[in-house]
Amino acid sequence: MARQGLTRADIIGAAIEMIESEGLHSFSLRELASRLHIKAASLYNHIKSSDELHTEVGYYAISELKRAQLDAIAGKERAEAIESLADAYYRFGKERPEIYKVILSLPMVRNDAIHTAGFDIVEPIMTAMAGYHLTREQMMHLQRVFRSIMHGFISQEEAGCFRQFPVDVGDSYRMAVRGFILLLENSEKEARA
Amino acid sequence: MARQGLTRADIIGAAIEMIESEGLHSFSLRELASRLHIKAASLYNHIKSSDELHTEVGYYAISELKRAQLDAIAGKERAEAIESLADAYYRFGKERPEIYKVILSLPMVRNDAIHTAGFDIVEPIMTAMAGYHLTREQMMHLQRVFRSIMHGFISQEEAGCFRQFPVDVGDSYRMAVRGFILLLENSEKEARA
DNA sequence: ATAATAATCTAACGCTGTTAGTTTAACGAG
DNA sequence: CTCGTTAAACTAACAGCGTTAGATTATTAT
Repeated sequence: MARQGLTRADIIGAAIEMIESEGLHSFSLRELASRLHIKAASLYNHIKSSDELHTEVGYYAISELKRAQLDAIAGKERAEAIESLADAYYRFGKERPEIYKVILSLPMVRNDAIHTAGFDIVEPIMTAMAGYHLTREQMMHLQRVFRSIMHGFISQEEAGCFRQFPVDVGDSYRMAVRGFILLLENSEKEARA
Repeated sequence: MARQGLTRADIIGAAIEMIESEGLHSFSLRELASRLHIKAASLYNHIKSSDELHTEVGYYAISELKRAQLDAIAGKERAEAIESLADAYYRFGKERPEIYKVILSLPMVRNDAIHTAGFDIVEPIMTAMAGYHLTREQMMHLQRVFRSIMHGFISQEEAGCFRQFPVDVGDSYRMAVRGFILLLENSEKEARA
């Protein structure tokens, strides 16, 4: 009936758009289908399940985050690189909260391809730390610390957990980044010893 | 029919038990009702909605976390207090992941009482930092940084985001806490200046 | 003993993801 | 230019979800 020849890419694209504008929580296959002027069951000609679509949106989200991070650290070193990387991460989380949530909800879905895509997030961090004289092992730990700080900050701010005190959230954020840089410098001293 | 006179507390207690053993994601009112040998509709004599029950479980979770934190810092000061507090937080997140998730999913539900309960989480952190010579404003920021690190670390480990490298997660955790203590010491110097 | 309260029930609504089976439009081959 | 294949779309249905309205019934208070 008035066949429009939708492709898998069309559907993933529409899902991304819909999640970004209406929110991840209110996303549903039926609503997606309705926007494409299709019945929900017809989606199954292009995707295997809701989970698979979710994963596909996740790939997109991770690639977007990686691109923003690589742009941020281009031509920068040490503290400047770290600050710029953190800012890019922070801005991504704040400006595209629904897409960011997709990344977070991703690893729940056990999937090796996702696991591999995780390296896309790690790589820019390792590059940004390259200017510090650290052992490979230190970098693996510090990469985790960086991600913890960034993710913890973004998700708690988004959840409204930072409204308890009247002090500026931006100031808190800069203090958190300063803490990580202090740790980097301190680790560098230890590596030299 | 064989009325058993269930109370609101019975239902909240059963929900906690069920979430803790079966997981938050697979929790449903119908399954809860079934375990209480009741029909789902009957739950509405004791609770107003699924959200309200969820909030009630959240109160329990926050009070449990607060208790663990206060126990942890009793009679301790400065770095020792912070490390002990962090350990308690970390252990809570690892040992009771489903209950911990309830706390995280809580602020989404706009509720002033929850907002107030949030202070229960902040208070032990402020107490633990009391031994450092910091301004009140510094403490408000640092409290946010602490929560970011802890929450970020716990939720990423739980989500499986830390499996990318073969280095010990416990070592990464200790490095993260060390970073926070470095920041505390550094902030103390600034406050004196 | 009677009246009020509240715990429980049944039945239903609209929402969700998903499957099976059917129609039909488009495309490629003879 | 028709015929056969492919696949995009359909309808109908199922089981699950939270939730509501209204009837029933056991306990409690008077």
